[in-house]
Amino acid sequence: MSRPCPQHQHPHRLIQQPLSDLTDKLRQGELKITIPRQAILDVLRKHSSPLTIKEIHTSLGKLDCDLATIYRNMHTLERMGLVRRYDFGDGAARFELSPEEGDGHHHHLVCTRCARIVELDDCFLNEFQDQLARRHGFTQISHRMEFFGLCPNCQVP
Amino acid sequence: MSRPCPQHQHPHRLIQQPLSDLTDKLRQGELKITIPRQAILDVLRKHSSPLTIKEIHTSLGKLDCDLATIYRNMHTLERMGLVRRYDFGDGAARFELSPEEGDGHHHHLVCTRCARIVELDDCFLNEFQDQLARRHGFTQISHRMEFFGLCPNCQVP
DNA sequence: CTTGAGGATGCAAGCGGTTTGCAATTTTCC
DNA sequence: GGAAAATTGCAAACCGCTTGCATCCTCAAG
Repeated sequence: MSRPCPQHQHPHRLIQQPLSDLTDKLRQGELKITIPRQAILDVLRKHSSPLTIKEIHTSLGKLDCDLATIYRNMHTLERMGLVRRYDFGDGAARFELSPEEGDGHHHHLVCTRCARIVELDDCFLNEFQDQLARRHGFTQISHRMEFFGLCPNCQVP
Repeated sequence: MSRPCPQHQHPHRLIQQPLSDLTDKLRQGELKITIPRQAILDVLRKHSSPLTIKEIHTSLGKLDCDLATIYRNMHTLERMGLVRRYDFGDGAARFELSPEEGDGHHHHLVCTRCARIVELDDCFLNEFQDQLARRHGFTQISHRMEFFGLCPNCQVP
C-alpha cells in the first residue's frame, strides 16, 4: 500500500532516540514499561510516516497484542506527548512519534490512491493563526491541514 | 455520472413554473426530484454552517425519512457538486450547500467546546498548493484545513 | 527475594457513524 | 395508465473505536 518515500524529499525529524529516553519518559508519566508499550514505540520509531492502528498491529507481528491495547496505549502515549495523532479524513487515526522537544508541528501530502505520504517540514500558518484568533476572539487555537493528490506513481490508470 | 449536454435536455423545463435553482440542477444530473431530496436541500439552504447527518435528520422534523436515505443523498448530491462535505475530525461528516458556481473553496474556525463555526472567506493556499504539486510531482491536488479553538463565549468555565 | 496494590492486558460486548442488500415504492417518460 | 429506472425504508452488517470486567504484570516497598 504505502511505499517508502524517497529520502531526498523530506529529511524527517524522527531523530533516533535511545530507548532509555522513551522509557525514561514513560516512568516520568508513571506509566509501566510493558511489552506491548515498548513494542509499539519500537514500531513507530522504525517508520517515518504516520501509521494506523491496524498497521501498527500488523507491524507488531508475532507479538499479536489486542487491538484494544493498542488503542488504549495510543491514547496514553498521546496524552504524554510521546506520540502525535493525525487525521487524514479516511476514518482511521494515524500516529507517529513526536519529534523531539520542539512542537514539531508539520503537515502531510497524501496520495489519494496509494496512500503514500510525504511529510512537509515547515508550517507557515502560525502567525496567520494568531491573527485569526485575535480577529475572532478565539483562544487556544490550533489547526489541521493536509494536502491530497495523486502521487507520480499513481497518475497512469 | 455522465451529464447530458445542456442544450439537449428537457426543453420544456425552461418555460415551466419557476423551479428553484437546486431542483434545476437535480434534473440536469438525471436525479429524480423526490420529497426527501427536496427537503434535505431545503434544510441546507436554511442553514449557513455545515450540518451533520443527524442535524439534517432532526431538521427534517415531521418528514422523518430514513438515515440511510440521507446518507445516500448526501453522496449523490456531493457527486453532483451541489453539496460540500467537511470533516472536523469529530467522527461525523458535515455538509453545506456548495457556494454558487465558483469553486467557493473555504475553511472554518470551529469552537472545540460549543462547536460554533465561523466561516473564513478566503483561501490563500492555492499558489502554495500548486508549488507543492510541482515539487513533489503530484496532480489533482487539493487540501483540507480547519482551525480550532475556544470561541469568546466558551473561554470562562 | 517476596509480595501486593494498582496499572495494564485480553476478551467480548457495545457504540456511533456509515454502508449495503433487497423488496416495495415513487418518479418520470411514453 | 403503465413500464423502466431511480429511490426509499428496513434491517443487517461494517468499521473504527471504546468499555466493563476478570486476570495478569510491573515495580517498589519491605
